[in-house]
Amino acid sequence: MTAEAAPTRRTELLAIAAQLFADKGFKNTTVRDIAEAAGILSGSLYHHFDSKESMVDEILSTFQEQLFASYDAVLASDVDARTKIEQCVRLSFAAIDEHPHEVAIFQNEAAYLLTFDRFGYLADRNAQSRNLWMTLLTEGVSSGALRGDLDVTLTYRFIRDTVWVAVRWYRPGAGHSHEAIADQYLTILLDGIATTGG
Amino acid sequence: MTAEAAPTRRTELLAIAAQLFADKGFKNTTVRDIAEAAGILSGSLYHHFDSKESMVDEILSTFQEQLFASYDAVLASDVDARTKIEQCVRLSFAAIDEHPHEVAIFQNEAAYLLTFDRFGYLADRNAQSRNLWMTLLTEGVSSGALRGDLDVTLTYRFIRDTVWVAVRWYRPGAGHSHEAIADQYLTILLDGIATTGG
DNA sequence: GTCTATAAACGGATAGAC
DNA sequence: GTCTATCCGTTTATAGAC
Repeated sequence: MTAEAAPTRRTELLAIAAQLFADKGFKNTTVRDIAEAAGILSGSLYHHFDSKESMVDEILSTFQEQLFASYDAVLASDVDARTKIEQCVRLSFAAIDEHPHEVAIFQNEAAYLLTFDRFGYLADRNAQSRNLWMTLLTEGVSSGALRGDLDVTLTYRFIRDTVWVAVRWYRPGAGHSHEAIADQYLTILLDGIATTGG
Repeated sequence: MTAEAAPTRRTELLAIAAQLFADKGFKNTTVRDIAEAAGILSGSLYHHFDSKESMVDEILSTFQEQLFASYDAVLASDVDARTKIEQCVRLSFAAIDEHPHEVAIFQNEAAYLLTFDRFGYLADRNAQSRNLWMTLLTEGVSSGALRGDLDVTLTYRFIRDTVWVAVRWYRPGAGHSHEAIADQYLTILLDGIATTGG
């Protein structure tokens, strides 16, 4: 019904490339693979894109823009730190559900892509994400919602890793919903797996 | 003092390759990269190894053999499930400390390598690891050490992912020791990050 | 927007000299 | 154990026809 109802050829090709990059890796995917999956020849791809690199660039930058816009919305809302933490975790699992290929590419290829100047913005996004979580966790400790003896930096890494690494096994539509998985993860993260009575 | 005091050329070359595979990825590392880092030419590598594939094969299979031997020792010991879980977590962080390159290669390349027949043993090791954790977690729930409402499968993935993904940021000798990190992770995993009083 | 044809570079691997 | 020299398949990318 909106402008997205008719995806452009460019968008279609990017979706095809994203799936291949996610499944086989950026370096393991050839432009011929992408072209074949799209039903055209490799030379034709260059009518749409400068290079294979610019394809993954557009995939990642578009996704990151959307993702961080939704984080910003949570940050700007008027709820306490613990609620914001919960919302950011749920939002991340929703992103894995909606954009599994983009998340996988970022998880698997960011370290390699960062060695190129043009992907410097990925480092900026990492810093932005770090700031977000460190702020929320520090607030949570100050307000007494989180334990005072937490190592905030380590906890940040713990949350970041556990959330995003789920893209390795989560498959939309199979098993638990992303909401159910977020519930379970939040329960473990906030309350632990041990019985309190010992 | 033992046989390991004088590393063979073969072992040296594997260590150099492991670092490159871990840092840049298997596919992104050329045999010329490995040779250059070793101070020789690429052709000379083939005096020691059949192929680039057989290099990563030897790196991974050697490491996995050691790792699973130490898991077996924990399993065979006469302590309760919770203690075994703690020991397996500590043991894993120790492995990251001692063999960061090998762990990184397994984490980053296993999915790709598994598409080749010769790396089928990696799937066997994955199954072995899964069995180990599922057994310990089920025992923990039965004995009342772990919460009865746990989703054991999800908890297994949660533990596996959080432990091994640390290889992405942990650097031996910098910041916390691997023992300190294991302590923190176990505290979060077992007791959560929230204050119990609310 | 796609195809044909091909350039140009890269990368794994080999044979034989030293 | 390493080097020289090189083969050959693969891959990214380009130019111009349709």
